[in-house]
Amino acid sequence: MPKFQAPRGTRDLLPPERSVFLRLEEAARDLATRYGYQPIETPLFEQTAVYERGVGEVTDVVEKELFRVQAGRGDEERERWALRPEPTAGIVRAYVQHGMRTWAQPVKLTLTGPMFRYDRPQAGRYRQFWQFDVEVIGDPGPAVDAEIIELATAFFSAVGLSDVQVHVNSIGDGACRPAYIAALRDYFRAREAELPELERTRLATNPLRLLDSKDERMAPLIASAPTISQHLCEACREHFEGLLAHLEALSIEPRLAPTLVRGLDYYTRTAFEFYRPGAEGQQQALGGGGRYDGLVELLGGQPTPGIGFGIGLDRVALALAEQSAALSPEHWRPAAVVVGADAQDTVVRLQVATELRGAGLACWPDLTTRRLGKQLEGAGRAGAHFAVICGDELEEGHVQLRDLEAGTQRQVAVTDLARELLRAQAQHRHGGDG
RNA sequence: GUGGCCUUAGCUCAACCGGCAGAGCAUCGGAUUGUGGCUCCGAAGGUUACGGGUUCAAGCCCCGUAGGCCACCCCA
Repeated sequence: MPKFQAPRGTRDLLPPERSVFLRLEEAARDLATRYGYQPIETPLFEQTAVYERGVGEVTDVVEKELFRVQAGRGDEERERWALRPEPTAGIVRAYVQHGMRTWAQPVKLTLTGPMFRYDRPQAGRYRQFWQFDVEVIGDPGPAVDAEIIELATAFFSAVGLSDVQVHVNSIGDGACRPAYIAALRDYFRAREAELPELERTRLATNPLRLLDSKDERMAPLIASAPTISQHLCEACREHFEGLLAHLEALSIEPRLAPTLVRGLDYYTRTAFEFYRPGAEGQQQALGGGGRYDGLVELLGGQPTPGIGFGIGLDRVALALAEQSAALSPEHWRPAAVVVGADAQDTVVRLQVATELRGAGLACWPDLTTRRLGKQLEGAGRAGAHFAVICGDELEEGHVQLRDLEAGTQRQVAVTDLARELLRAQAQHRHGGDG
């Protein structure tokens, strides 16, 4: 075992896997741009209070998973920060700080980057993980709720996960949720004797969580528990029906999930999560999001509605690997590798390769001083289409152009080399793509 | 934060009852001093995760720590 390892719950993204991530990020950027979302980046850490206030002080994310950092010279200067456990609170903080309410509304933003939670690591669960995030601030919906869900499904199919299903629910708002929670509490209190120990303590702290329980003994109790849909106020009910109508118009068939609740306090009304059929465990959500109509105000802004989602790129990559890589990372292949007959003469190789790159070609020189056979072996292994062999004929202005795939070779004037390679590259593309 | 299983070369794994730490793949070199893929030969690669204990002797037994996986919890 090496002396130093990546910290617990983190990992290195090595070349093949890193390119999968880059392609996911590229797909995310393309989609978000086409849908009219502007890229934003916020600091990787915020004042702890931003999360305590925004995410909620009694949520697990803040209570036990916050990655706290402290820095500063003296005790007085020392500040309390936390690495971002999710992107929304920071983005909303930026919205308020920079007066984005004076921008054209709604403000549509996207961010892709690492998030941090100090949780016990497990497969698909890391202390540093990547999210593709999208937020719309200033539109009360419900049409935009449907649009954003459609955007997420478009992302999943764009990267090769065609069977992802969205689970939706409405969790009400300040007008109706309190009454529902009270009804739920009453229901479970009346059956407290039947509750497992853990669930009994939950009943006191957060009754909504009982609906999430995977304890088998809870299943029948949950099945006959009052549902939020029966308790939605008129405004929330209309909003939810509006969402469903818009989804139907987009041919998206959501799975209604009356027990879906979210772990962060800021959510109101629309809540949704994405799963693949057969992988619907709690730790297997590919993404999730919802509406947060009270958050901007909580963070010191004017009352402003908002909605967004986050997609876990680590889990998407995992899912892709499981279905044997629709996104198998295409290796970067050079058009040519420049090799030399004189093992010691790295000067000409570097010169020739630099000229070819100047002409726009993807190529590199073999700069080792190993013999020609080894250099060619390396070129072949790198997947190069051609090897440019620099030898004695260079004195007459020629090199050998070897087609590594065909095993053929011919002499070419150095002055024609770039043109020849570019033409071959273009032909190869057309032939290869068909 | 709680519990279970696990950790030997870069990777996948051997090593009898406690008795010289090994193989395949990968890497590098040679056969081939100007021609890749195949083949053959060779080299390098280890504080057996780390620290302690028991023993004549520990990869193996005991204790602790770190890390991994799984379940709980929770989210992405």
